[in-house]
Amino acid sequence: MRTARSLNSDRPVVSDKRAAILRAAIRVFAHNGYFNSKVADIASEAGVADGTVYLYFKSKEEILHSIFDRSMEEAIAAGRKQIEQTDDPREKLRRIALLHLERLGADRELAVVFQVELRGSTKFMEEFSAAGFAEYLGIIRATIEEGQRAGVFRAELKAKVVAKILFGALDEMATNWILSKRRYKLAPMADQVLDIFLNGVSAK
Amino acid sequence: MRTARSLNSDRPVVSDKRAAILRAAIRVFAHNGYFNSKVADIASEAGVADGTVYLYFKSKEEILHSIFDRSMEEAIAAGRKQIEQTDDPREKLRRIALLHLERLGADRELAVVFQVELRGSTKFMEEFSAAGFAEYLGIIRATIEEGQRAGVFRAELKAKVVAKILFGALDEMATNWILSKRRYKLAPMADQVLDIFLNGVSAK
DNA sequence: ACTCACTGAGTGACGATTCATTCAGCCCGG
DNA sequence: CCGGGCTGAATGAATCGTCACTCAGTGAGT
Repeated sequence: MRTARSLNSDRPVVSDKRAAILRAAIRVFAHNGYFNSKVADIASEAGVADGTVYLYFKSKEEILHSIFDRSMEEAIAAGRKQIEQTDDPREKLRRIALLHLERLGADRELAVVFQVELRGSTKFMEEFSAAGFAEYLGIIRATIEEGQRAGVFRAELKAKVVAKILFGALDEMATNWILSKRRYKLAPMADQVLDIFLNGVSAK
Repeated sequence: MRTARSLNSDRPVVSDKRAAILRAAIRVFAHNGYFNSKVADIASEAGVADGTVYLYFKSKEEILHSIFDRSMEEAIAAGRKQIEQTDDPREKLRRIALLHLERLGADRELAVVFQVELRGSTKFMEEFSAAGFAEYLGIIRATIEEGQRAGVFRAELKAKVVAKILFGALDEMATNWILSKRRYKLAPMADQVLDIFLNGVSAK
């Protein structure tokens, strides 16, 4: 039972176990739901003892937080990068939407945690939404305002509402995809959503 | 402590307590989240003893089910009625959207349970979505297909996707409204959503 | 006296968290 | 090289609080 790192003296693999516990938690939460998941299940899925979980996380709740924080951070960073690639607001939105669905579509278990488990409590929703979600929505909103200033999008629309509509539509695609028995690709839905959305908000 | 019905001999008020328990549960679930709510809290909020809850409901879970079933049933019935009032597909969608947000906007606590608590577990989502949600989505979808046949909506769009977009947009309006600190009217958002949506899907 | 709706203290289970103990690797004196 | 003491990561059995649910009563109405 060596932890697979001894050849390489330095890099004590600070988060070998930590990462394993997070992955295990995503899997367990996705299958049983946060409240029905036992810490013992996570530990056994990660191949560690119950107590070990507490060497890396203060509590079960902190595990959920960590999953959210890390993923949201990555998603936002990736989103911002995409946005810098182009100046066309329509293209920016297209890339955001595609990225949004690609990321969720690439990891079904993580997607379940995001779409379902993270919504399961007002408390979580408030804490989380304050942080990450708001920022994400803000990015979309800013892009829309940019488009309005450029005359590409109808100026009389409220950017915040428009942003929520796009987000809501994408979110619903993701949630439906998770709950669906049928297996299809999620990312391609982005184009269908964008088609209608851009048609609805474009000027002229 | 008379239960406020004695003048009126018949109508033994079969569900005087039952209704009280349901209302109390909605309030308690909305404030603490389903999993953090104690049956004892619901009982005390309803002004009955713990045991009384079990005279009306088999389990805590059944209470949540009842809330969903009853509300969804009412919503679907109201929706169908609205749809019969007119033949214009656009107008039908407008009425559905308005009704959707009006209902949620009229009872914040119920809205919290619907938008947040009911989503909090894959298990619930699957059970519930199978039943009510799917039917609701189906109504929207059928209306869209009707509009496509009538040449009002772009025929090349997939009705199911279009329905999800509309539902997702409305759903996001509701969720945002719940989480928002600011107090505004929810129902009027329906028009803004419909404006963009219809613009995006209309033929020509 | 007899129902029967209602009561609420008690019970059993469960599961998050703790902590005494183990043990693998490492360092150092010999 | 060797032995033994040290460290701290890892373990998992035990603890301890928390409810969902039960059931022996209680008492109002008839």
